[in-house]
Amino acid sequence: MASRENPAISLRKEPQQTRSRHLVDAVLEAAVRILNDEGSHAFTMARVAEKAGVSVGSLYQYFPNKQAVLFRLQTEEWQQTGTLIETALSDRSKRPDERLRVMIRLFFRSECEEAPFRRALDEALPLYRHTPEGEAQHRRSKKIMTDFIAEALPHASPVTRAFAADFVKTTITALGVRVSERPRKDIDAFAAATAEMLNGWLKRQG
Amino acid sequence: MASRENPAISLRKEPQQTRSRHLVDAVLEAAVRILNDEGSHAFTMARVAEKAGVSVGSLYQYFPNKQAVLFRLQTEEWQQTGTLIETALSDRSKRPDERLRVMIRLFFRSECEEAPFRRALDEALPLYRHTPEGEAQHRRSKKIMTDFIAEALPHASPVTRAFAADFVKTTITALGVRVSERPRKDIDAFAAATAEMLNGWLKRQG
Amino acid sequence: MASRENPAISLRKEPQQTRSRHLVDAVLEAAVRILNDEGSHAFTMARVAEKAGVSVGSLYQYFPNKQAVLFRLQTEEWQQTGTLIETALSDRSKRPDERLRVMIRLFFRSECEEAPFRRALDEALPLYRHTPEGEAQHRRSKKIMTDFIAEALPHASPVTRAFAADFVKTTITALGVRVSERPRKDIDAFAAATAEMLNGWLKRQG
Amino acid sequence: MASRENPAISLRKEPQQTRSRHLVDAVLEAAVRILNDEGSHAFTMARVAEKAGVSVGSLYQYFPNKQAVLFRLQTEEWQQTGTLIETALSDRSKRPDERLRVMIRLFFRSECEEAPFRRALDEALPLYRHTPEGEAQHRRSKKIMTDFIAEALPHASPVTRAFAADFVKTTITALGVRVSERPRKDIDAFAAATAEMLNGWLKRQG
DNA sequence: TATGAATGAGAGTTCATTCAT
DNA sequence: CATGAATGAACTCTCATTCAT
Repeated sequence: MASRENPAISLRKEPQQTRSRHLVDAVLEAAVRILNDEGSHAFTMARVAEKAGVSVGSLYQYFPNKQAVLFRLQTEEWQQTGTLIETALSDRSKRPDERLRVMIRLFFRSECEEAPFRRALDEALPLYRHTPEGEAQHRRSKKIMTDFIAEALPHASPVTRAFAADFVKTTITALGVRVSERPRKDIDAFAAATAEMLNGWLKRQG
Repeated sequence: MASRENPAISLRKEPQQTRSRHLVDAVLEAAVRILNDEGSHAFTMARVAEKAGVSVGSLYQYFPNKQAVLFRLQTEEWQQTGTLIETALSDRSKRPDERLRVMIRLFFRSECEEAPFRRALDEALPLYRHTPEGEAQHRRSKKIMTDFIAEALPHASPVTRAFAADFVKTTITALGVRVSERPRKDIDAFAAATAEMLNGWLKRQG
Repeated sequence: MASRENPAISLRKEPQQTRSRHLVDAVLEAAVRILNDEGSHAFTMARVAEKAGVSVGSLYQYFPNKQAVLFRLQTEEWQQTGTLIETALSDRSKRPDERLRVMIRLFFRSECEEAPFRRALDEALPLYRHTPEGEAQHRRSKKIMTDFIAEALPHASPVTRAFAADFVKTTITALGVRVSERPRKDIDAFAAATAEMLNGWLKRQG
Repeated sequence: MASRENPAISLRKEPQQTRSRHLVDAVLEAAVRILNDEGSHAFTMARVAEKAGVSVGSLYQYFPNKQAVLFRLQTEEWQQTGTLIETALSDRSKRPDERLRVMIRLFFRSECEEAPFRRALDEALPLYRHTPEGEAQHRRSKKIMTDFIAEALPHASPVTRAFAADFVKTTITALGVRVSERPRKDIDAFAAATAEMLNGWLKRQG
């Protein structure tokens, strides 16, 4: 739906046919593998095409430029992570502090898996920060957190809640990136500590 | 002194003479200004040389390659920030929680000033993460934090202390980066919240 | 009929069926519109096919290559202009100088309308200057002019006549191109001046 | 002097040193030879660099882009031709009609020598038609012709003179291009005819 | 030692043309 | 016959690095 508004970054054509979808998938998979295995400096269109087993021309048939490939990777990751967070935080069968704990653990683990290409993605991020898709994702995650805070701090003022939502999200995101660059074994301990720390802080805001 | 172990990144020659030091300073200053004013994509050796008022040849006389310039920038910044943190955290005239509060505020502000070239530096970071200078800096900041935690958590076990030091440092660092990418006006509020959050968490570890 | 001699440029198959003719027409029309509206750099086979509402494959079924499309455009234009000139110059109800005047005015106006794709056509012109169709057109226009000169200079020697025909044609053609690149409002004045100049010169040759 | 106003087309650096001038000369000479011998489609930066015996990088050190090379060629040619015309037309020791005759002969011959790369130059012309250098050249040639017409038509009104200058210049230029694409042997005859034709026309304007 | 001209590998991107479906 | 996805050679331009002067 955004192809009109942002042709410079969205897909060139929607791959509805099977073959096309395979190509796009192959490209994205190749892109991930290159980012993981060879680093962001090896992420060239020629290398992506080669690794995906397609020609450069085909690559450009579906992605208008290099940023678009990274953009697609980012978008897919945003959607996955967004869903993950939403599911964890809106599970009304648990108390808010427990939900936050679960969410943080899942999020940190998810971040770990994406760590290798995080950097490359971040380099390209300024380019699509202000795209419709980027804005949509931003609004979505903001709403999820705002709703959660409303439940966690039912008696707090709107200003307090707004700040808390912002702060909690920022803290989790920031630590997620950091934790993903560390040894895997530390992750769950860090997740637990982060949850404990944030839950403690939240309690004092309430 | 590290030139043997890592000739690819350390200075080609120690500039002991006045002229050489001037040159190195001019280069670093130019590098900072380019990163700040023109962005990392403008950070080319030719541009740095030009802005520093030296020839490309001279640039290469003191920096073996482009990464080395970024490396020097990083190192200098590490030292400044390290000193800042050390000063704030070891001020025995204040209670630990107050020291942490001050240190976080100073650190966040410092991070803000360096935000523009943070990204460029980070891109080059993997290249010198495991250099002697990098390790030295790492040990230094670790010790500062460990000493601080020893004072903040006098009764905790060594394992708890070690984890706390790691966690507190990671949290502050991670949030520092994030905060530096946000509007300036939020900074002190975030610093206060971060300090409050960490102090609360530390209290519960004690 | 020319497909043997110059298979690289003539039509791949004579489109005798209605459908085929429609396709060829659609392609040529699209080509003209692209050249006019988007400029010669937008004249790609993909764009032509798209604008013509046919597939690239179909395009290549009737035109062996890109030059062939331009060739057809040129040919069609030659025929139109040739007819125009012939009609104007062979109108025995008027004196030769009046015929020339009329012909030049019509020709300049016609050139103006084709100005936009003149350049693109000219780029491809060397490729088909020596094709049968090109030669045929050349002979045709030569004959028209020769006949006209025979009437305008009834007492001149064959050599004089031949040179005059060549010179008059060259002058008109050359000025036509130039005039078509100028503001429209100048055209008729230039046409009048050109006619006056050539009629004066012709009179002196007689 | 135009390097500030139009950095996209003028020389990147003024080649004051001997070596640099040699390089620029070698490039321009290579460019001419390619245009002459291999046609405009062979005019690629790589080919130019190769033929000039320099690297692509060096080429781009002196010419910011491909157009700039063509621009330089055009400029040099403009200057030569401009001087030629000026000299011929302002020679007060001859009558105007004789001067025009001489000038046209010289101009046609000169055009012949440049014919091969005329096309390539013309293709790039739109790109620098409105550059300072282009405008300057245009003003210069306009003035030369205006001055000449003032002498040739001393009693004519300013409007008549202005039109005459425009028309004469257009006719000569247009025919020059056309003539340069024809067999060499025709040139002088065409020059004589053109001069005769224009002198006749001018006499009638006076 | 200082200079900056020269290098050239390599990047992103386009587009005429083919051919499996 | 029609399609349009796939191809890949070719193009312009950049920039880290070297080396003759």
